[in-house]
Amino acid sequence: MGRPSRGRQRIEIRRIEEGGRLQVTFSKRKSGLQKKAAELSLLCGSPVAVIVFSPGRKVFALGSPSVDHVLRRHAPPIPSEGEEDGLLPALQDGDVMSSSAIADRAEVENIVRRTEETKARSVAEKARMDAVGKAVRQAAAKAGRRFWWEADSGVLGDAELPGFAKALRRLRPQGQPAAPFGLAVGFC
Amino acid sequence: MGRPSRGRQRIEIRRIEEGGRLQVTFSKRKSGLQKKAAELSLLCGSPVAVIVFSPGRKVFALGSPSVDHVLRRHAPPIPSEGEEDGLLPALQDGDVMSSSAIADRAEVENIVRRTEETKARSVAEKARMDAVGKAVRQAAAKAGRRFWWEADSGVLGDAELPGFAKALRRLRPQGQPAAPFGLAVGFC
DNA sequence: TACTCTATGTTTAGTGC
DNA sequence: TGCACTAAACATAGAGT
Repeated sequence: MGRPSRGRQRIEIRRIEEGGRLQVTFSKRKSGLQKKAAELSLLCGSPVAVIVFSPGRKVFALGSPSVDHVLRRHAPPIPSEGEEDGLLPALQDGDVMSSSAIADRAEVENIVRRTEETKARSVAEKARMDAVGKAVRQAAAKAGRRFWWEADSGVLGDAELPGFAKALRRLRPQGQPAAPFGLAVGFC
Repeated sequence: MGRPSRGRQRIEIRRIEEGGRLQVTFSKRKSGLQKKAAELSLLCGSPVAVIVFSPGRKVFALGSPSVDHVLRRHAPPIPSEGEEDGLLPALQDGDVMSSSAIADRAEVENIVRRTEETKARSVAEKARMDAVGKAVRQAAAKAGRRFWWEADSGVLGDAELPGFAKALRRLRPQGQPAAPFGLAVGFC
């Protein structure tokens, strides 16, 4: 018998075809990505938002509230929801995209500052959760529930689903298996 | 003379105060985060979007066009989309994050206990999630359907496309089609 | 602000439960 | 999907350019 494990193997960064391996890899790396994002946010006080769609059609997102606040303030209305389609010029090759979406610097700084203040108020809260890790996960699991920020949409019910998640669900062709759209929201 | 380097040192995951170190760390970790996101997307074919605000007030965002595609192509018009700003409770203490830090037993149990309490915040958090989703759509919208390095150079200038570009180039064996990422926004 | 160079801390591929 | 385990791949703190 060989060693108990060959250890980590090098893999090429390209689409994984094997369903099983894909799922496992996604799961692991999603966690890793979220952890990295969380660390960056905490270390640098940087608002961060990450959204990932899993192969299983779930939506995972994590981010600071300030991200949506800031972007919401500085990005134009979403022209993709139908009524305002005209506002989004169908970019052709060669077109230069407008950066008007981004407001002037003063406005941005204003918002960012406000964000910092808000964050400051939650230092205690953050510290509390900061020490969390696998240990907590296990404990929580043992307690029979997931973290609040990982609540599944299926559990919460449609009424509590964020709009875009509901939209996603709606758009799913009726024939599709009822793979429940999950939702995970977390961290600063 | 000691060794040429002490090698990587362990650091606590908490706000870095020293400006210099903060900047360097942000830069390094942002690159790392982007690389991870790119890898995840490529490996699993998962639409991914990441938005980060640097200490220097810049906004860095990257994402797969699929986010845009999925949300825009499949999501039917979302009725209330865009006007529920005022309805979103300004959660300030929901600012929570997790990390892999090791928690001491007492801390863990405390957290688990509080899971019950925080669960109630799910709804509000989901709302926030919605905002984030919107943010991403907006960001994606700006990216349009082009690959960022094609689309943004005119807006951002080459100087803005360093880390991620290189990361992607490294990831992509020559000959492969452009990586499916579609957004890089920066300003200031 | 970015890049280089270690030495070392961290992540994760492969596998099984 | 999640957790556990091992060993090797990978990311990065610190310091200098």
